[in-house]
Amino acid sequence: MSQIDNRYLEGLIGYNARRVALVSIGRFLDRMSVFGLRPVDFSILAVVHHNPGITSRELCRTLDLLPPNLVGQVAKFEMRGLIERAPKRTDRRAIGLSLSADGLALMLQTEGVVSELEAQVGNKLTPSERAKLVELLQKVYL
Amino acid sequence: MSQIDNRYLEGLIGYNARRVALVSIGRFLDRMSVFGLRPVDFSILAVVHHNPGITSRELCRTLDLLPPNLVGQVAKFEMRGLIERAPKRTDRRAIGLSLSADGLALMLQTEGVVSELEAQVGNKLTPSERAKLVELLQKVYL
DNA sequence: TATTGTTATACTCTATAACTATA
DNA sequence: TATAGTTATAGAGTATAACAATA
Repeated sequence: MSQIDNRYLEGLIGYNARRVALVSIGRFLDRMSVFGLRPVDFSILAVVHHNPGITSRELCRTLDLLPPNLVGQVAKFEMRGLIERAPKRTDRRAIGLSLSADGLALMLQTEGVVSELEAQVGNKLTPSERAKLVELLQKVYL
Repeated sequence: MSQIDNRYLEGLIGYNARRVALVSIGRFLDRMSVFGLRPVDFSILAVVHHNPGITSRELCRTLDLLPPNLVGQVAKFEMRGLIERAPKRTDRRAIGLSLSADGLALMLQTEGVVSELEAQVGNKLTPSERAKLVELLQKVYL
């Protein structure tokens, strides 16, 4: 067994956050591929779920996505019959997004699955440690 | 000002870890571009720095990289005169990697810069909170 | 038979410039 | 002049298959 000294990187917040994100994404991909949802897909649908009528621009600001990269995602969801687009009456440039009945059913199911995944990812932490981890991470970027 | 409800995603470890990683990577790119080092570049050189003679395979296992994706990086570093490759006497398939004098000088300088960056990223945390965050993140993936 | 390093390649993710319609 | 949505495109990151040399 090779014994490599990685203490330098392991002392950095960014390095550790990235490693945790990659572990979490890996498990997500394994478990959620049956639903045809990748992490960013799920994030978008979850925000639409809890904010019906949200615009693409607001979505981009919330999830830190670039507008050009959202266009294809939204088109894909509309083609799959998961979301609906309705022009805003107050601003004719904007289009409100909301879940279709199929989209809502999918999110109610997959949000439950993601909660199970979340418990697995954090299974080496106590409930209070999990809460503390989330709190400290948010302090960094919010 | 748009008020978007993002409480669902903000309760997930993976989501928060990814957001912190992206903030950290963003600051890294701004500050480290003058050195021509991206985050993965820096990770590779840091591990070589602290483990002279390490092989590509060991590097891949340590940083969770795929061997085909490391080949180009190592070639690039060798061309820039930052690392040296020396065939292992004990195993003629393997090649040991180590920093050149220029590579060592660069790492001594940039590891200091990254430490400053680290302090900036964690500037909303107390020292003990910072240590706790790193500890909890490692519990998840180590 | 397994491992190291490698080539070629494909796919996804992310980033930038520029356009249109509307505010 | 600024903003919402869009198109096209380029670059970086990540993935698999397959090969030669060595263990």
